[in-house]
Amino acid sequence: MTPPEDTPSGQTASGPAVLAVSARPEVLKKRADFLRAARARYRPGPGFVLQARQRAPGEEASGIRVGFTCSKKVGNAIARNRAKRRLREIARLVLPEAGRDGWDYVLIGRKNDTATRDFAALQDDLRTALAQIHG
RNA sequence: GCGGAGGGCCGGAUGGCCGCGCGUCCCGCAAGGGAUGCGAGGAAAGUCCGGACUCCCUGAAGCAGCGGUGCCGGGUAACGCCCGGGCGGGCUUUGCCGGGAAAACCCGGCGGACAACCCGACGGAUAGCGCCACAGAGAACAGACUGCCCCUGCACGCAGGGGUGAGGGUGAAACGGUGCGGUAAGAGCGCACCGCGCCCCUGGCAACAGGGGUGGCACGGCAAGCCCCACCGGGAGCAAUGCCGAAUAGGGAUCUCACGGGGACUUCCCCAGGGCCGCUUCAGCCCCGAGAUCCGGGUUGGCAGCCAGACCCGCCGGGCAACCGGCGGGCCAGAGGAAUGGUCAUCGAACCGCAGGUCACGGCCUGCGGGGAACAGAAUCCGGCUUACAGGCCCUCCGCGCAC
RNA sequence: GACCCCGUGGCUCAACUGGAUAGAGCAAUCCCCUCCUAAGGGAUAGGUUGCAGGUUCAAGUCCUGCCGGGGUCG
Repeated sequence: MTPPEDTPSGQTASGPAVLAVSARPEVLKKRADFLRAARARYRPGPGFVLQARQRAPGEEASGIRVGFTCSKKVGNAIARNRAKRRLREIARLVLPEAGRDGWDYVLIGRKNDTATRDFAALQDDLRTALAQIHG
């Protein structure tokens, strides 16, 4: 049923560059990475806030890295988890196609909008926000 | 059927597509890939109790101290939890007295009965200490402001002496309560009922209950004030702790206390002294080392702890019950910047609107449309408690009515 | 996650061993003084003592449960 051209396993290694980009984005875990991203580029959107930076030379050069932040302002643990999961999902769907190699991204949840905004709109938000933050 | 009360269970469903974590199996040298199974809660929450499990402290006994618990019996690994019982209170009903009202009835005091059910930090106030403001004469070995009664005196309304503690007033509380008798006035002064203390008998494992006798009231409240009695408890906590790897070091400086006597071959023994639990006693261990302070080095990371257990389900047996025992079956989250999801479709409870029907007017029934699920997310694990929670289902008990 | 502490007007603090009107300073409002302002003087208002129960005759104080805020530990 799925079109044969985008088989995810990249049968017989059609190109090494494709493999590097389509690999799953690494998750940011260190506090220092979050702080560096916050000091770089910043773009608020209707469902979330996007922060991004291009990694400096000396750090790991290839791969997309992404982190998620939902503070207590978002709500209780249920609301925070739900917001984080939706952010993770749009990152998984959008970043391999629209993200840039060698960049770090941080998605920050909003109080009610992240959990309730239409899912397709949320994906479009990320695409336009990425386009603007790169330029 | 109507009314009242208590308890238990569940707490959105199905499917498609795309994902995440862990286990097992297969393929692969490896990176990785494939298949398959499982994957949040009744509270996962608050962190309020109790344990398991680790590390720390020389052990035991006693004492002291600190903290906790508190009717009795049982359950349990344990508990401040649970079950059963007792007692007290509530709810309900009723008698007497006083007050209000035309009456039904209402309020206050004293007493009796009381189904289910609800509430109770429910040991001790004659072990001791302390406190009880204001008001009031008097607030805890009683005492006497106004009164009441008797006697004496006289300038006839007061003074003095005595009796009394019933009435008034104050207060949260006034040294048994209510009623009758009694008296100069009164009073447990006498009597009945109730309360209280002491003694005896009966029932009960016990808390306690019932009965009889006796006293004539001597015993106010507060222990969620100190305290007494009984019982329990060492301290810290999985960010505990252990291992691996990396790095650094097997440190340095200063100060203090000890290095005693005898035998012997320096190793050993004896004596004395010192040290090790808050104290004492006993035992043990240590004394060519010990202790204190400061400086220097490290704290990114991996693994274990970390999921088979006071576990879950069914049947049988014991017990009023909590619960216990036996047999059979099952495997039921293990993340770690933290997985357990995202999205779509169908169905859908509460609730809202409209129309119709019915009516003892509060509602109920039917149809159509809208609507789209409460509180809430494991973090070492169990047993409880507490708190939050839309709605639904089931069971039990009591009273009344109807039928049999 | 585990453990610990705190909570009184807008702010900073009091209130003894439970005892009756919860007090003081700053800030606020009004008035006086001054040509005006500041300073000074006078007056006024402002409090469910974080919330809810309980013990007691009586609770800011004692006890229990919630709520909110802060801190420590690798």
